[in-house]
Amino acid sequence: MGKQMTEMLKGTLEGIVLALLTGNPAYGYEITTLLRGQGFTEIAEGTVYALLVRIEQKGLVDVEKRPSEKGPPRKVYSLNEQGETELDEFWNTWSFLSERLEQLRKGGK
Amino acid sequence: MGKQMTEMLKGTLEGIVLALLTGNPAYGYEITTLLRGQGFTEIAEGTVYALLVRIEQKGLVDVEKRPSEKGPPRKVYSLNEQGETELDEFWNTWSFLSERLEQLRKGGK
DNA sequence: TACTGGTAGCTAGTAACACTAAGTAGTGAA
DNA sequence: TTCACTACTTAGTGTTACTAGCTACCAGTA
Repeated sequence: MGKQMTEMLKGTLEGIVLALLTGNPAYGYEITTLLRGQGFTEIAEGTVYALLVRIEQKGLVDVEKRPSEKGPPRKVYSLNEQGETELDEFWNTWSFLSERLEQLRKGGK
Repeated sequence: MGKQMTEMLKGTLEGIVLALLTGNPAYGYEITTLLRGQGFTEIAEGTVYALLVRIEQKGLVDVEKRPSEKGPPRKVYSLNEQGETELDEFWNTWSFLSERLEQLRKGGK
C-alpha cells in the first residue's frame, strides 16, 4: 500500500470499521473482505484483527462466538451504545477535517 | 487535542502544510499561526517544526534563511516541483478516502 | 539593571497505529 | 496427502503527532 494511504488510515480505519458494523454485526474475516470490496484492497488481515482487539478492549463492541461451517469459530462483533457514541464523535472529527481540506483544495485562504 | 483528531492528522497534516505552502512560501512560526487560524487551534509548535524538518529532508521544499525584525532568523519554506508532485498524490489519496467515507456515512455499504 | 512577553527555532522521549511476517486450526476437495 | 480456503492470533517494525522542555533575539517596562 502507498505510504500516504497507510498514514492516512491511522485514525480513520477504526471509524470505517465502526461504520461498517452499524446495524450489521460481522466477524473479522468478513470485515476484511468487506473492506476489500469497498476498494481497500490492500488492508492487511493482521491490521483488522488487531483493530478489533482494540475496539473490544475499549468496550465499543459486543462479541459473540459462533461456530462456522467451514473453519474455526467466528468472533462476531456488534456495535454497542458506547461504540455508537464513539462513531458519532468520529463523524464530527471527520467532518471538521474534511471541511478544512476541501477549503484548502479550493485554494481557499 | 482529542485523541481521534491526533490520529486522524497523521498523514493529513503533511498534506495540509504542503497545501498551505502552494504559491505562498512561509516560515515555521507563521505556518503554526496559519494553522491556528484555520481552526487547528491545538496543533503543537513542536509538531510543525518536526514536520518541516521531515519534508525538507524528503526534498519537497526549498529553504531560505531570512533575518527577522523581531527575533531569530526565519527559515522560509517554499514548495518545489517534487513537493507539488507529492501534493498531487496527497489529493488523490485524500479523494479516494473521502469518497469511501462519504458513501459509508450515507449508509451505503 | 532585571524582568517579562512575543517572536523563532530545536530536541528527546512517548503513545498510538497500520504494517510485515509469521503462526495455529478447521473444513472440504484434488 | 496435499492444497486451498476459512478464521483468528501474535511479535516486531516504522511513521507520526504529542509532551515538555530548551536556546536565542528583541522591545518594553518595572
